[in-house]
This record gives sequence, C-alpha cells and structure tokens, in this order.
Amino acid sequence: MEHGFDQTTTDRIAARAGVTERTYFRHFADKREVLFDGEKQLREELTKALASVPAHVEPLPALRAAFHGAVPLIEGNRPVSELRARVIEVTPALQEREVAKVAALVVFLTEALKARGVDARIAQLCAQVGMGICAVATQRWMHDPSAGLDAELEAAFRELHEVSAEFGAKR
Amino acid sequence: MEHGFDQTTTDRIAARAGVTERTYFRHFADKREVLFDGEKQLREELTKALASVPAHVEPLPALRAAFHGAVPLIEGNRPVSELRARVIEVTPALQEREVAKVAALVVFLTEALKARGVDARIAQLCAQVGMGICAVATQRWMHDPSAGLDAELEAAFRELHEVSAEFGAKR
DNA sequence: CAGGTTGCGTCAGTGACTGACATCCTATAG
DNA sequence: CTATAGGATGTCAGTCACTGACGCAACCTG
Repeated sequence: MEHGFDQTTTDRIAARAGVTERTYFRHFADKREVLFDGEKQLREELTKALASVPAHVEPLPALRAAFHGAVPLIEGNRPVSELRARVIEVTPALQEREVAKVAALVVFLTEALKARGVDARIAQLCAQVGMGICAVATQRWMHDPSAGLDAELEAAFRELHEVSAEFGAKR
Repeated sequence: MEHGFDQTTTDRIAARAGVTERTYFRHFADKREVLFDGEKQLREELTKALASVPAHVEPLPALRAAFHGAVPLIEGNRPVSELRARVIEVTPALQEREVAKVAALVVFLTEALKARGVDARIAQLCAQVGMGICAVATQRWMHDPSAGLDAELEAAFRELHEVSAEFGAKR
C-alpha cells in the first residue's frame, strides 16, 4: 500500500515483520505468497460446506451450496480483501498468482466432486463452470457489495441457467 | 525437454538461439514467456472467427462458433503443443503462466462480446463459462485426440447444457 | 539432565531481469 | 554510390528474489 508491490523488497517486508529475509522465505514460498494465505482457509471452508450437502444433490447445485457456505468467511474478510484487491489490481505478477489460486481451487473441487461419486468428466466441467460463476459473483460483489455476496451468487447461477437454456434452444 | 525448465538458464536458452541473454529479454518479457507466444495468434484467430458470426446469435453459441473457428489452428499446432504440455505439466511456474493466459483470454472475450452489444454482466459470465468449457474440451483432446477437438467442444457444450438444465429443475 | 527437534540468524552464492552505453547493420534520402 | 538515421544487438554492471549450509538458542521429551 505504501510503495507498491514491485518497489517493496522482501527484505523490507521481513524487516517490518521483525524477522530476517531468510525467515520470511521459511514461512512463504515466494514474495507473492504472503498475500494469498487465505486460499487454504477457503478450501477448508468449501470442504466443510460440501460435506454437509446431501449426497443425492446434483453437482452444480452442490457447488452452489458450497459457495454459499463460504460466504460468511469471504464477507468477513472484506476489509482485508479490499486493500489486497487494490494492490493486486495494479500488479500483473499478483494477478497471475490470483488466477493460479483459482485454478488450484478448480482442481480441488473436481476431486471433491469425484469423491461424491460424480463422473470424472462431469466433475471437471462442473468445477470449472461453477468456479467461474463464483468468480464472477465475487468480482461483482467486490465492485459493489450492497446486494450481498449471497445475492450475487444466486444472480450469477440464474444467469448461467438462462444463457445455457437459450443456448440449448438454438441448437 | 533436455534438462527441465527450472534447470535451464536464460543464458543457455539465448545461447541456443545464437544470441545473448540481453537480446532474449528484448524479445520476451521473461523466461517463461517464450513458451506462450501462441496466445497472440489464438487471440487473432478468435477475433476473426467471432467477427464472422452473425450479430443476432446469442453470446454462448457465438463463443462456441468462435472456438470451432480456432480448431484448425489448435489442431495444427498439436506436435508443438504436445512437447510444450509435457514441460508445463511438471513446472508449477509454467502452469501459473498458462492459467494467466487463459484469464487474459477471458478478459479479451468479455470485451469482444460487449462489442457485439451483449450486456456487460452477461458478457463476462459467458466469457468465463465459455472459456472454461473450451479449456475442458482442449484438455480432454490433449489427453486423447482420437475424437477430434470439434467433437470434444460439442460434447462439453452439450454437457454444460445438461448440468445446468438439471440445475434449473432443482430450484 | 542428555539429546532431539524446531525456529531463527548469518553468510555466500545463483540466476532472473534491467538500465546505460557502444556498436553494427540496414534502409533510404541525397 | 554514399552519408546518415533507426533499429537490433552486444557488453557491462547492478539489483533483487530465492536457496543451501552452518551455527545457535529455545523448547520439549524421556
């Protein structure tokens, strides 16, 4: 926030935390990683939420429910997320890491769906699409939080249903 | 292919090309970028393909058509893609760049759809979902090319229609 | 209290990437 | 044909992210 990410050396980051640079790298894999620690927590939250979804629920609704389960965590984090987003927005290297984290979540959700007995191909497709929907909803909510993340999720899933329905009609 | 990406210095890469390291960095932004030059070409191909889709076509079908338009380019590139994929697969830093390129295409497709008159929110959602479908299809085709990329695309879009239809039924 | 583990500091080293400047090559005006 | 401006390349020095090796101190654990 003070000098921009690229202009901040790992030395400075570590010093501000009261440790040496070497110690910083014992806690975080690289300079960027310190800004993406929350992904682990989010993953755990999604695991819990998905576990509490009845087994008979179809994959996409199950993901929708899981995302809703993670809403409190994400909304509670907004004060931090907002600062974070402002830095990421102007730093290509950080945007890259962010999409990498999303991609990692897609892989994770794919495995989680497969564990629920979903066919591997469908699992991958649903994880990819569901994560995309969630990303769009979150982005909208970051831009304007007034409607709430739950509502944005619902809206995005509804829109998915609409665009893919009219898609079907056109075939 | 010979030593692994991480074990290959930029010095070596440049030397193999008959230039100095400094010259390498005048042509590519960083060490990884040399492996992702094709994205620009793909973007141009998608632009052309999207331009030839009638204006009244709905966004998702338009994207489907655009991806089909890029199939020859992608399939023609398979010999190279295959080697590339093998290196990327075992190099996290390259996977990160790859998903970043996909994310860049999502942004690009969002703009392209908006230019067609699609509502901004719907454009983003369709670009995100459509790109996801295309990524899944491409991944399946990379794994087993026997069916052809066109067929994989059709199958993935059909599956999207199915999972989002049953999703609608459940609401 | 001996020994093992864990976290940190120090140091030296590698390699990606950049800015400044010199040089050379080429295209085009004259 | 030649002078010259522009662009591409080489050279050099420097910064900074990141890593391995070693030593030290705190803290369990039996």
